[in-house]
Amino acid sequence: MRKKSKATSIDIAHLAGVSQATVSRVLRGSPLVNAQTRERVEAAVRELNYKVDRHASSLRTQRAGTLALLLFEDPTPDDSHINPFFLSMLGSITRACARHGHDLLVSFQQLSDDWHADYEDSMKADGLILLGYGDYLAYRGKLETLVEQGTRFVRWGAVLDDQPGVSIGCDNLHGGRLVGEHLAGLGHRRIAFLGDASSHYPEFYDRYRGCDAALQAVGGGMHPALQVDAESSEEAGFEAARTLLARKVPFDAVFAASDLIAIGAMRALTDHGLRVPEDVAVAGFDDIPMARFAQPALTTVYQDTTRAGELLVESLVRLVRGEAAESTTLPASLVVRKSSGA
Amino acid sequence: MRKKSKATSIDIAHLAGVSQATVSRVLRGSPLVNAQTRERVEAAVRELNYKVDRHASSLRTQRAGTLALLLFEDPTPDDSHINPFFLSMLGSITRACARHGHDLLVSFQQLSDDWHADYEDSMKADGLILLGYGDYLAYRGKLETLVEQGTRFVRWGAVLDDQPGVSIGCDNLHGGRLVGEHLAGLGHRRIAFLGDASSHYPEFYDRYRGCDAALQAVGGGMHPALQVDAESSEEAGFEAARTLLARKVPFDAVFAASDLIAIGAMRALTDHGLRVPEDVAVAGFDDIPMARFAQPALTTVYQDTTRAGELLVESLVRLVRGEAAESTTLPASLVVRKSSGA
DNA sequence: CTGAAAGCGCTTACAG
DNA sequence: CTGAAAGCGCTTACAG
Repeated sequence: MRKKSKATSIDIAHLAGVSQATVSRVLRGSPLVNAQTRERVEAAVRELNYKVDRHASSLRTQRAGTLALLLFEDPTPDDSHINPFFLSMLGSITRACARHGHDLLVSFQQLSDDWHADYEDSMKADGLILLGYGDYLAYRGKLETLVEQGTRFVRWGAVLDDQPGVSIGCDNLHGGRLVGEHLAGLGHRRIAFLGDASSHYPEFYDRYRGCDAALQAVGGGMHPALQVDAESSEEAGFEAARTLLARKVPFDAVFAASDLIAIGAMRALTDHGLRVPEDVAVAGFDDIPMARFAQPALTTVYQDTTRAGELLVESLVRLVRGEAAESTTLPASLVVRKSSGA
Repeated sequence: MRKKSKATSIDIAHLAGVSQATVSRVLRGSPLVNAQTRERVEAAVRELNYKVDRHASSLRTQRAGTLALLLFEDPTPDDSHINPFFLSMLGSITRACARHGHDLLVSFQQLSDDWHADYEDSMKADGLILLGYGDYLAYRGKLETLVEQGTRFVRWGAVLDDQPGVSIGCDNLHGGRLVGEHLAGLGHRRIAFLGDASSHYPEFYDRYRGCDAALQAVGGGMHPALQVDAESSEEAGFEAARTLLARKVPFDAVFAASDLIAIGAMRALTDHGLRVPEDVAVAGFDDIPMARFAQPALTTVYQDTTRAGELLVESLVRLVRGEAAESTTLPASLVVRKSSGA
């Protein structure tokens, strides 16, 4: 099927009996145009179902009207499984983009990819939204390159003092503290932590330190023998819990750095004959949709993804306009469910 | 921060000592270029970190190199909740696009929106991928408009005989039959169906009819008094199950048209004092990630989203190139878990 | 194999 | 308030 060739602004000009320049003025909303002229042009636009050609417009204005969302994961996960937390971020970012009148390009990247290059340099997007956990130290250098090149970007992640660029993140320290206080309040003192707890993973590390602070307040603290590294996946959580059990160091609660880790860990604990929460209390982080349906329902920390998406887009749009934008930390709140035994 | 102006093909031409046309030839992979010339140009490209301007290129070639994914939902759901099944489709479509060298624009639309207009007409995308359930009869007209206008599109959904355009869908009839056979094999004869069962929702209707066929094979059939409409959401499933219970018509199993409906329904059944699967067997459809974690784990039908995404993209790319593409039905397979009591 | 030139469809300073 | 014209950065037929 051959489609009939699209109408151009010249066709509209002919039909409305004005110059092509005037058509363009009307479509750009210029205030210079006479009201009656405007109406004639608008009628012609409707009649021919005309739409401004995006490429011609962008080539001329040097604005793409598009933002790119780069979701990176490292190492490569199973093809179909994206962290559900990021999927809900994706949802809110998509909606926020629509509200701000921008289109959204979505791409999955490996942390190892040359992702700074493609989108802005080829003018496909006016700015980049970076989403994904990974070794922070490994990609900090990339962020610096982006800043050097003048690329406009915002990222979801920990807000650190010497951060290159703009970050929007959750108050992981406070979130961790809420979990620590909650578990400590239930009498737990030996809290295991499943997830990396180093400056390579600042989000997880803050959650760890927040929990530690809560325990210190009651005369305790986190115990290194009760910490096991894990990336954010169910499999990693399952393995981490098994590693923990194999150490035979007693613990009465598990704080998983993410819900996915928590869900995997609960499976390992149950397999091992432990009851949650009777024998071990468990808490996660993120409040992904699955958390409510976990068995038992998972106590976790909620992050406002709708607000986060809105802030990411808003900040990026501001940067694109040449305005300043600041890193922001969003509040975290505790969601108590059965897994912690409260 | 002001970024230094981007290199253009003219800068590369100067640096490599060739004409701008030759630079373009090299970047388009033209076979006409001398090997040494090619190398000099490529060196210059690397040195200046040059990227072809997408808008200039697309304006000239009339090709966007971009596909648009329109995810529509009707009526408007809660801001953050997209059907997890579509999210996993989104994941596989994104990866498939990358494999095919296309960018992907993502947008959420209301079924009522004028979604056919925007993307292709403004040249933002070469073709459309349509994803979403909704009243089929209500948007069939839109599909016809798309065909008339020569818009290239593929959609995820039931493959019907007189379908406008290309569809990729799951074998819902067979999927429903698998569920019916499974439940019938467990001795159930009074199977309630939660979800619309009319030509407005062909996917759901096929699942219903497949189940009916399985029951007919053992001398039974679906009972209209045991069917309750529900859109695909947990809330709708909860309400539908309550409506069903209120009818006081006996049933021994529930086949929910989607996992989300099944999860909501199980909550209503449990609230009502019924045990799943001891008192009522439950099965869903989709095998969303949550299904494994539902309480009890949900028996359901798996659809291969990775393959579906690949096929959608592949078919659309074919249409964009002016080649033919055919509608395809993908196999469905039963995933037995605890909720059916097998 | 390479270069000069036209043109894709807009936007916007310039002139009136 | 409106029009004529230049130019955004490419691609590709045409000529050599």
